[in-house]
Amino acid sequence: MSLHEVLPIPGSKETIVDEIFERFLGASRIFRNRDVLRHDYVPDHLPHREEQISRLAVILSPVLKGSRGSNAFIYGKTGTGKTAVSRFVLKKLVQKCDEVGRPIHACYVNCRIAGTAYRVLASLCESIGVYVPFTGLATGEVFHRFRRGVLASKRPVIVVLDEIDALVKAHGDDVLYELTRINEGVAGGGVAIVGISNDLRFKEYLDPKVLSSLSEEEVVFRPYTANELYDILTERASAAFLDGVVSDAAIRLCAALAASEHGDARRALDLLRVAGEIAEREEANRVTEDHVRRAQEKIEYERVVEVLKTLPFHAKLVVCSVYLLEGLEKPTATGNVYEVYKRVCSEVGVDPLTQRRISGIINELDAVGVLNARVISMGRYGRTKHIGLGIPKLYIRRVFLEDEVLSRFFGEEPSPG
DNA sequence: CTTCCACAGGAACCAGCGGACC
DNA sequence: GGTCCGCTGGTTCCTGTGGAAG
Repeated sequence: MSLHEVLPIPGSKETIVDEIFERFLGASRIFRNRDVLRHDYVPDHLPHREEQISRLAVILSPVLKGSRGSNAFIYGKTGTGKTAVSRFVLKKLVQKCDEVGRPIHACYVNCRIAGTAYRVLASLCESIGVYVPFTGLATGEVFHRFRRGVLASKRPVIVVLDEIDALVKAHGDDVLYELTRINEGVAGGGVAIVGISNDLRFKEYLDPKVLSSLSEEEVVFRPYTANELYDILTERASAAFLDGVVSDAAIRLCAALAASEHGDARRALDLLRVAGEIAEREEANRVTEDHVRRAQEKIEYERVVEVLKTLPFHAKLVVCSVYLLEGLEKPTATGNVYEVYKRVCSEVGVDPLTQRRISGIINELDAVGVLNARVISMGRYGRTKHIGLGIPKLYIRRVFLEDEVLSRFFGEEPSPG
């Protein structure tokens, strides 16, 4: 079957599509290389992180002589350069080790993306060249294979566990405990663990035994200041954009906006990239402060839409319930939300979940920022949560109006305010 | 000071699923 | 083909609790 049979495109539309593709393929008036602004890009120079880079390098350098590096713990909020610095040091270390003829295994795993202990271990196995099926085995068996692989390879192994707090909060610290014990009875080589956490209070979740062996060394990443962000952005912008395209004021604004959100470099880079994309789409010649402001709105809106759309069905019903309750100006306690939720369920013809589950869903929605939930005590009148929407009502309306089942709850205009 | 509400949130468990192993 | 595994997304049962009212 030819492409035309699948996609019969009328003449006029075809030329429009062609134009879009041509424009896409043609030389950009804005970007030189937009990949430089993606957050998985690891630049050759990381401004204002020299101290952390050398700390981490010192900690891991014993592997150059074939012995085990220290375990380390890296703390810092999102977008403070933890991941970039670790990957940077890891990359350099692997290069150096190859150079001196003492190859190592370096494994970088993002625990939040991996999701479960099993998948973290599976990707560790993969990075030392041990095959494991993606499901079906006992976790203990996967661990066993990893251990055997480490012992057999005789190379030192460096394991970087990014967003380690996500793993521990969801599945406990068993995996970490097992990993720290892998070195027992191993002469030379062995496993060095670098844990990266966004959560500064993460330690509280750990068993003291794990904690003491894991935090042999600690590196703390302070948030970037607006000026530091400015330096970072300027450096990246010169590689990402064509000369003279981005105004200094636009970069300053990106830095300032991101700095007001705990100095998040990732956020700053996103702002700059999206601002550039907006400018490009409008065929503007320069990226201005106005583009940056609109980029901020766009990023926020898209984040919300993405989260709302991918919510499980009952979580959507809960969001609807809170939305409806806010319209009634009733106190949004868990009990009230549950009452409304049950009515919403009968309206759409599904069985409601238990209140216990809804309580859990409310917490999950709080964690992703769709709702704000705060435990309060009303004394004699019990202990409950105050629940509010964490995102603008307009956004919710817009997204759910497109939903076949839920649109019925968003028929009329919401009351102003 | 005691009582007591309206939940919070932990623990144990279950069903259904896709999949590995022998 | 039977038995094991982990994950997801639930349920049931339970104990814990901040602070206004009495």
